[in-house]
Order: sequence, then C-alpha cells, then structure tokens
Amino acid sequence: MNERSAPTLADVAQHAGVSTATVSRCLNSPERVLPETRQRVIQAVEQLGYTPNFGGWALASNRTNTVGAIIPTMENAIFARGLQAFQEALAAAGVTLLVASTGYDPDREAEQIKALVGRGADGLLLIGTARPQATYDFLRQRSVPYVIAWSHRANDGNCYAGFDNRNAARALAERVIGYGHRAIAMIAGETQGNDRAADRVAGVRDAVTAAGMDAGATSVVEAPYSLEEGGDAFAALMRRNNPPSAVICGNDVLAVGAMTKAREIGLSIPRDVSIVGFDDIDLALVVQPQLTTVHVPHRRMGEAAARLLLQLRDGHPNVESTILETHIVERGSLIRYARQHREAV
Amino acid sequence: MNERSAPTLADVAQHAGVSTATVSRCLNSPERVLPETRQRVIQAVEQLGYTPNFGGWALASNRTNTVGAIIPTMENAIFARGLQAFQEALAAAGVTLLVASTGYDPDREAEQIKALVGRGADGLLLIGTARPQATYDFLRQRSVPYVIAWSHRANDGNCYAGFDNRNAARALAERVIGYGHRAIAMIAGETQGNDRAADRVAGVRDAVTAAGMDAGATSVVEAPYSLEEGGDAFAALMRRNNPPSAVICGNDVLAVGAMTKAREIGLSIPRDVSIVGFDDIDLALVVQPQLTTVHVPHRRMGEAAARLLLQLRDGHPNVESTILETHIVERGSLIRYARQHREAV
DNA sequence: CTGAAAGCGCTTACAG
DNA sequence: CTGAAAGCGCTTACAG
Repeated sequence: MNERSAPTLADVAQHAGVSTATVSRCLNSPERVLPETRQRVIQAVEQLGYTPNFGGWALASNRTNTVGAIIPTMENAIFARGLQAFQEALAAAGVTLLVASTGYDPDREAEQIKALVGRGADGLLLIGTARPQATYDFLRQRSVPYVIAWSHRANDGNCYAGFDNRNAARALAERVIGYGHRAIAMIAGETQGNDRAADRVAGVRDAVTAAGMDAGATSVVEAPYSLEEGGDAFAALMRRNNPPSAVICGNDVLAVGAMTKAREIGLSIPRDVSIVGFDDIDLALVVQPQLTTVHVPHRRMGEAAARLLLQLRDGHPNVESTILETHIVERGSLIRYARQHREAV
Repeated sequence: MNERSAPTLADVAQHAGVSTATVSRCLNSPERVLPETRQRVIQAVEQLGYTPNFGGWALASNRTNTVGAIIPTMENAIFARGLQAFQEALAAAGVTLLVASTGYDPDREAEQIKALVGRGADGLLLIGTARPQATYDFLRQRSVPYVIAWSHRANDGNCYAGFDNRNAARALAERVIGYGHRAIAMIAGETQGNDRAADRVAGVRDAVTAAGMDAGATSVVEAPYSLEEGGDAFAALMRRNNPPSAVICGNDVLAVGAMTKAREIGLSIPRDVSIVGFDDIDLALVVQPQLTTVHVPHRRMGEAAARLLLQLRDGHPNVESTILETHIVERGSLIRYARQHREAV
C-alpha cells in the first residue's frame, strides 16, 4: 500500500497480523471470528480507513447489492414519488439504486435494461407490462429478477407491485355516469406501448358499455402526458358540435392542463363541464376547484416493489405479487349533470 | 462455460480462436485490431450473447462508468427535473447513475456519500455547499471528483453547476419593493443545513436594507418544504397584528401552499396580499392567479452538472464552474401595493 | 497486430 | 477458529 492508492484487504490483514480470509470473515460474518481477533481487525480497518474495493468484491462474490429502476421519466411526479419510496426502502436494506429512464420509448427501455444488467444490477424495477418478448427473454436468460410496478396481470408468471388500472378507471367512469353524464369524452395518455393508458381507456369503455350507452359516442383522444397537451386536447374536444358534459382524463397532469385551458377559453369548471383525473398528485389539490381523481398509493407501491424485489433476489421460494387498492377522491371538479351544464346538443 | 453461467471473455476468445487480450482490445479499442480478426471476434460475441462481467471489468480497469447523485428528495419537482436531465446527459455518454437521497438530513448525506463511493461511483453530484468539513475531507482523501449543483461560491476550489441564490432572491425582493410594498414577510425554507434557503433569506434582507427599510420589521418564518407547511405559515403570518401586503416564499411549493390556504381563509390573491415564489415549476402555472416567481433553469443545470462531472472524471485540466442565469417571471400573484391591499395597520 | 502472463482485490471451499 | 491458495473475469504492459 502506497499513499496514492486506497488500502486493501491485504493491508488490513498485515496490519492486524492475520490472513486476508480472516479480515474478510470479520467484515462479512463476524460471528465466525474470535472476539479478540475481531477487535484487532476492526482496529486496523479504522486506522487505515479501509473500505472494500467494489470491483473486487463484485467479482469474487458475484453480487453488487445494487438494483436498477427503469422508468419513463422522473419528471412525472408519480414516478418521482414511487421511486423515492423505492430508494428509501432499498437504502434501509443496504442496497443502492441505479436509475435509468426511457422517455416512454420502448427501444430506449431495452437499451437501458441491458445497460443496467451490464452494470451488474442484481434486480430490476420495470414499469408496466408492454415491452417486446425479446426483452422478457433477455431477462429470463440472464436470470435477472424483476418486479413490474403500476400494473397487474394475473398468473402470467411475473411479479407485480401494482394495481388494476382497468377496474379503477371503470369505477371512475361509473361514478361520472352515475352523476347523470351521458356525453362523456376521454383524454387518454398515449396507449401505444403503455398498458396503463390502454387499460384506463378499456375501463372507461367497460363502464360506458355496461351503462347501455353507445360506446361509439364516447370519443377518446390520446395526448402525451403534459399540461399543454392536455389543454390542447380539451380545447379541441370542446370545439366540437357535441361537446361533452364530462371529460375523463388519463391522469392528473392532463386533467389539470384541461382545467387551466378551460379558464383560458372562458369555460367554468364544473358548471360548464366536469373534469376528472387519475393519480392524485399535488397538482390536483392546488387547482380551483380541486380535482376529483383516483388516488393511487404511489409510495406504498414503491415500498412493496422494493420488498418483493429483494425477496426475489434472495431466492425466496414463492414471492406473491402485491395488488394495491385505489379509491376515488371526490372534489369540486365533478358535479351532477344538470341544465347548467353547457348543452351537449 | 457451462449453460448455467454467462459466457466469459475466455469463451469468446476460444470461440474466435484468438487470445483474451485480442477480444478485450476488440471491445475497448477496435482500431488496434485487424478488421478480419475483429470480424471473427464480433461474430463470436454475438453468437455467445457475451456481455462483459461488471466486477471483472471494474476490478481490472479500476473504473465503473457510474456516477452517483445524492439529493434531498426526488419528490420535490426541482430535483426530479434536474436529475432527469443529469441522467439523460450521462446515458448519452454511456455512464449510468446511482441515486441516493438524504431527506435534508446531513447525517444521511454523509452516509449515502460513503455508500455510493463504496459502490464504486467514479464521481458524485451533490446539492448545495452546507456539509461538514469531514465530508469534504473524505471526498478529497478518496479523490472522488464531485460537482455541486444549485449553489455557487466563488474561488473556493469546488466545481459548481449552480446559480446565485442570494442575488436572485434580492432581485425578487427588489421587484416587490419596487411595487410599493413595505410590509413584507418571508416564508423561507429551513435554513439549517440548507445554504440555498439561507442565501435566499440573505438576499431578501439585502434588498430590504438597501431600500432603507427596517430589516427588523420584515419577519422571516421558516417552514419545511411542503404545501401544507407553506399554508400554515401563511395563515399564522396573516393572523398577526401587522399582516404583510406581500409574502415572499422560499420556493414555489411554499408559495402555492400559501395561495391555497389564502382561498381557504377567505383572502384574495393578489388583492388582499401579493405572493411570490422561487423555482418556476408546474405548480406555479396551474394556480389561479398564476404565480410570480424566479425561473431556475433546472434542466440546463442538470446537463451542465453532467458535463462538468465527466470532465472532472476524465482528468480534464481546468474545469470551470457553470453559473446559470435566473430571471423573474411576472404573473398575476404580485401587484402594485394599493389601498385595495388589506391595510398593514 | 497479436499473445502469454501478471495482476486488479476480493471470497470461499478446503485443511488443519 | 484461522490460514494458504485458488479463482472470480477482466485489462494491460511487455514481447515478439
């Protein structure tokens, strides 16, 4: 050991007058070492300021104590919240987190999955189910454990920490219909490569059909998740001959974008049109009126994902998916259909 | 190579009929290998589905192509945005990102810094300057390059990708004062261990003093960064005998919390009281009226931080800090002081 | 341009 | 309980 480079296990061993094997044991399974020996080793470790070399450790043990998360973008508050909870739970277990993002691009997802696996991730957090079979094959072939968050499919062999987007959206649409709305439109997230967005559309369609309404009359427009796109889609919807009396949005960002646009074009929410969202993020609480939406327990989802992923990594025998409950939070943006609503022709 | 474990460099070498050194060169500096040889090796790599073992690579090369970011929390949109841009810039350079969070706790920061360095981070992104000297010593001793974002100090030997919080806050307060407000209060973030929050308070005090106003008359209350805390602080402020005609908030979350609370307690913004924030996040655009605030280029800050950190890591000779410009965005929440403002006694 | 071989810093059966 | 030694999968002078 010269002063240029960090002290190694061998330096500690020499300093303590023991073998490297003993130092290694002291660090990894201290109970297998005599207290006096342990004492000496610990002292040497502290005196030298030793910390294990990561590469050496990873190579010899074939583990990294690192897991990866690959999400669409941290700029959407739902992923930021879920990821924050996920990270905290991992840190508590001494595991560190690698983060990559896809921008909702499936090619970039495949690429980032390879990058994180190549970087030695012991496990992976993925969002949703929509990805090429080749990606699943890759994961299986490399036997990298993974947990899928935000979604749920029964008995397909994957491990989920998610919720049922379709049922949740259906319940929301039923609530809207139950309030007398018949002219309903939906501003959905882009469904291409996004099973959550697609499931929410399907759920709304379920409700419309179950209510005996004409599914064709319920128009669904898709928009990228942003305030501006939500606003534009809303404006276009309201310019039609048959404007809706209620607009169901694929998430809160779209819904709040719609509400902001409504003010701009002189429409009053909920008098002229009701609006509902999905997620229950901060945005929903600060708009006027506040937004009726589906509450998703993002933090609990992140925690559950961490728990499941660590179990999978540790070879736990049967790891069960965690399905989280969502519920509707009613606020001012949704009211019963009445004459006050701008006539839907 | 058996079917259980991943193929190694040696497997590829044997398959291609070359030495492991040649395979290694093919992967790392292909120009140093004859095209025909390269061809054979690449073919073998593909046939075997070879990817380098991370531990072996890290150990031999003493690098990980990984950098770490340690931030207060991803749940604050400013960090989520900055981190997202940081990650994208890193990914473009083939570098992966480790993320840890501190919850604004200095002890947890020190701990996470050690964890990420121990996990082989080639460099670190840190937020702000407020941390024990011991932490700086540790970083220097381990010669881990780091960049500090969100702040700036001239010539202290650190590399910054930040902005001048004090000047920005001063300019904001000057604007408020220029609008005739004399009864000004500030809802600041907690300044303990947060130099950005402390600098913003100092900037507001600078402006108050420069305007010849009584600094003592400008009350500053501190609150953790949350909508609710901002609201509570605002309510307490307005309950006083001398309520302010303008409230300067340490960030947009506090400001929007204050605005939401104002509605609850029957105060009209900006008629009864003006409110301004700091950051310019989405929240500022969706409240009614929209929030006057200081625009901070979070994405550009994240990109700059990535660029600087990679230069530092690559031993670039003189890496200069990047100081970003901020500017005030005037919206409806701030108006000129007038009789309409609730009398400040 | 290519190869033989040493070495990076750990862990872990295997003996004793 | 402890140690000698092999081995993990790479990179990189050093020769040729």
